[in-house]
Parts: sequence; C-alpha cells; structure tokens
Amino acid sequence: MKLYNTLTRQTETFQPQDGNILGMYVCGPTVYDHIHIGNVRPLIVFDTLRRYFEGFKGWNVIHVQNITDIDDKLINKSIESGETVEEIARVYTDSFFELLKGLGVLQPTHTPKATEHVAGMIELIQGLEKAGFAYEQDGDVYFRVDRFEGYGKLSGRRLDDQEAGARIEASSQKENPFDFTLWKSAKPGEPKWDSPWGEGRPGWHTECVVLSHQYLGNHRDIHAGGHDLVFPHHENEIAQAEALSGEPFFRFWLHNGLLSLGGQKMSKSLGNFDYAKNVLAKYDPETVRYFYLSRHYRKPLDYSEEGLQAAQTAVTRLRTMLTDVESELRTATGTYGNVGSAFVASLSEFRSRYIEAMDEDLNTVAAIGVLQELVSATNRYRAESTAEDRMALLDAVALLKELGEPLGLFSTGAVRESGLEDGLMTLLIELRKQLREKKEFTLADQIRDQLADLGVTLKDTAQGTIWSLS
RNA sequence: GGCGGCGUAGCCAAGUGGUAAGGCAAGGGACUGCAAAUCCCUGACUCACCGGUUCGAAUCCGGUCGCCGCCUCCA
Repeated sequence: MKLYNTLTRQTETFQPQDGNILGMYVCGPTVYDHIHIGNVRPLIVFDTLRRYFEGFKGWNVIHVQNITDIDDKLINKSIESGETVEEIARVYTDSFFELLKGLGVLQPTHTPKATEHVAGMIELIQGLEKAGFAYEQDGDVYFRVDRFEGYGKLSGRRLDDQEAGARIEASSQKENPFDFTLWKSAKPGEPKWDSPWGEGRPGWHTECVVLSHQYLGNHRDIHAGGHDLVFPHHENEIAQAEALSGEPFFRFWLHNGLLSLGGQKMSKSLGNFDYAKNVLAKYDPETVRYFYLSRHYRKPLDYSEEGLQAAQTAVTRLRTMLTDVESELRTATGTYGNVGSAFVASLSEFRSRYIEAMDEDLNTVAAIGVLQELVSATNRYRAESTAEDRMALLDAVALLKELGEPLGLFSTGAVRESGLEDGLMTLLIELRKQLREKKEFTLADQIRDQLADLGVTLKDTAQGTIWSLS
C-alpha cells in the first residue's frame, strides 16, 4: 500500500521491513488534563491504519503509545491544585484509557510511561554528551543542533532561515537558540531523578527515542502523530536518535492534519476547544469515528455539530441495512437462486474498490463512499429480489461488516440471538398481523408502541414485519 | 522573514491529465391504515479568478485574490 511520508514529502510504497511484523509508534498524551477533540484524531486515524494492516494485510502490528507522565504542564498543574504529579498523572491516564475504550480504539500493544524509563534516557543523554552532541550548563543538558548534520530534514527547515521573524526564547544558557533540553535540573519540590548532572528530569523528546528502541527494536517502521509535532518534537527525536547511531530512526513519518473549530485553530487560551468525553456523551462511537474518517487524515478538519449530525444520519443508514437484513433473515428459508448468485458475484467489486481506496494513503473518505454504495446496492436488491433469492443478502451483510471493521464500524450493536426472543416476537408479530387484518389499528399500534418502549423496533415492510433491538 | 496547506453543488467531501464518487439537506414520485425503513427521479454545461501547455485540465505551468497552519507547550 502507499503512504505519504513526511520525511521524503512523497507518497511511497510501504512494506514492513521484517516480513509481516510491523512496528508503529504513535505519540501519546501528556496526562495533565482530559484529552480534547483534537487529540482524538490521531487515535482514530492510526487505529484505523492498524486495523487495516492487521485485517487486510495480515501484518502483525506492534503498536506502541507512550504516556508522558512527567512534564512542565504536570508540574504546573500540581502547583495550582496542590495534588501531587503522580496523582494528577494517574487520574488523567485512567481518563485516557477510558476514552480509548469509548472510541473503540484497540488497546495498543505497549503503553509505557515516561517515568518508568528514566534510566534509559539518562544513558542516551550520556552517550550524546560523550560524543559531543550534548553539553551541560548548570545542571541542564542541551542538544547541540549544529553538530547534527541532518537537523531540519524532517520539517524542511534551515536553521539560518528561522531566526529572522521567529519568536525564539532567548536563553543565555544555550549555544544556539535551537538547542533543546535533554535534561532539566529540578527546582525544590519538583519530581526528580538522580543523574550524572545532578537531580532533575528528562526533556520531552528523549522518551520517544528510548521507548521506540526498547519496545520496537529494529521494527521501527512507522512513527506517527499530529502535524504540529513535526517541528520541533519529531525533528528533535530524529536528531537524538540518529546523531549517535547514524542509521535512520524511523522509515516512515506520518502526520495527521489538525482540527479547527469554526475555521479557527483550536486553542485553550481562546476557549474554543472541547473535551473528547463531552462528544462521546452526545454521540455514539461509530458516529464519532465516521465523522473523523470522512475527511482525509492529512487535511485539516473543521469540527462542528452539523458535521456530527450528518455523520450520525449517514452511519445510521448503514447500520439500518445491517439490522433490517438480519431481522428479515432471522426466519428466512430462502436460497441463493440465480439472481442471488449474480448479486453475490457483484459484491467483489465493492471489496476491491474499498481496498484500492485504503491502499492509497488510507483514503477512508473514498472507502466510506464504497460502503454507502454497497448499502444502496443491497437495499435495491432487497426491494427487487424475491424470497428464493434472499440468502444472498447475508453475503452483503458479511462484506459490509468486514469492510467496516478497520473503520471501527458495526462492531457493536449487533443483533442478539435468542431462541426465546425469536419465539416471543414471532408470536407477537403474528397476533399483531391478525389485528391489522381486522383493522384493529389501535391495538396493533399499542403493541408497536409498547415494544418500542422496551427497545424493540417493529417495521412493516413489503416482505412482512421485521424487528430489531435498538 | 522561513516552511507548508487549502479554495469542488445549500452544507460536508473524494477525485490530481481523459471528460465531476459519496453523504447531509431540499423538492417530486412509489410503497403504506399510520409509523419506520426503503426504492425511483431532480441537481455543479462546471471545480476561487486570469492566462498558458495539451487532441484533452478540477487535475500540469505562470500569475492574482481569499482563507488557514507551523516556526513557542500542543495530536
């Protein structure tokens, strides 16, 4: 399949380096607050990529997502709230995992915490210092960007061009304003670890380098995150990782476009942002995923209630076909028939168009279009086919579920099967049918209404009455 | 100042050289006791604008206008 690689600025053919084992590192949250609707995009996008790799490519994905649990923002929050950094980290780490579940995001293979790998980071920094890529100033250690030839290759920046209009924090400590912190000395009361440079804590970029190597080994295929991480975060990771080894850190760098609200950048200071948990309180996970995946992942996405509403209607249309067909076929005794066989044969077309779309830099928008067309074709077939050709619909349902899997659609809300339920519903539907034939509509409607209160939906179709659980 | 993205029907949005997917909304029709669902029909002589290349461009090149992001913590 093809993926756009930020490092080369090209769409390239992707294959795991080592057979069918694929290592993927996705930058995780800093757990100082609940994650917001912007943070959700990479979670959904790269979860979809992972599911597609596993389901359609047969690759074994090692998915690593770090938890940054030591950082200035955590310390600031601790000072404000009086809670310890550990307490704050625990609360928002829990919140994060709860949200993953709520979004139907597969649990990453590894979710290491930064604080559990400080020793490895110290080792890395020592190595850099020894080789002249880092220097200490009063207990702080900085990376010397001038020493690393490839600095700027990911973001396409030349240091000389950056200085003119950029807002660069002046620091007398640094040899070059772009030198970045590898180790930060601790102020009184701050969380700290012993190190060759005194007590302190690691800088932000170091953890991803250490964790990548530790959990992926040589399977460093894909490193992903939001577009805002290209510079400086990922640029600095590459500098640290490649300065010593001289070999490429990751082969593919993937970046999702950012979210906007009302066409404006989302920002806490402007007040135009929303917590992800608030969205999940209003919309089901399939709707949320459908919304995020209906725009190509590299483009900016404008968040809106209208967009969520449209997604909800659209995803309901897909789901309705599934539940209706499953209801219809609950008691069906049809066969495939000639017409049905022809319909089944036509289904492979949808599957190959879907794969073609997903293979082209994860074009979920086109893939969703294929799903919609599949449902249209199936509904048409439902309307036109006769009883002996009904069984073909099962193939369409199976295909829709298969294609929806990477997108995270239709995994929940499947029709539950129960012999007793079936029997009781058949009885009620038969009774109601007799009432309707006698024009006893009040009673017939009462049955339907009261069943609705119990969560059972009845639909009177040309093929008879079908039922489903909501 | 440097780097980058975007502008496609009322709205959302694929398509990046071969004659405009899909969804939402809207209108008409079919089905129907009602409801729900579904089906059929109606949409851009056109892809911000101007010029060029080409047999052919939304797609390539040049220019103009408008919007946005990164360069500072950030998914």
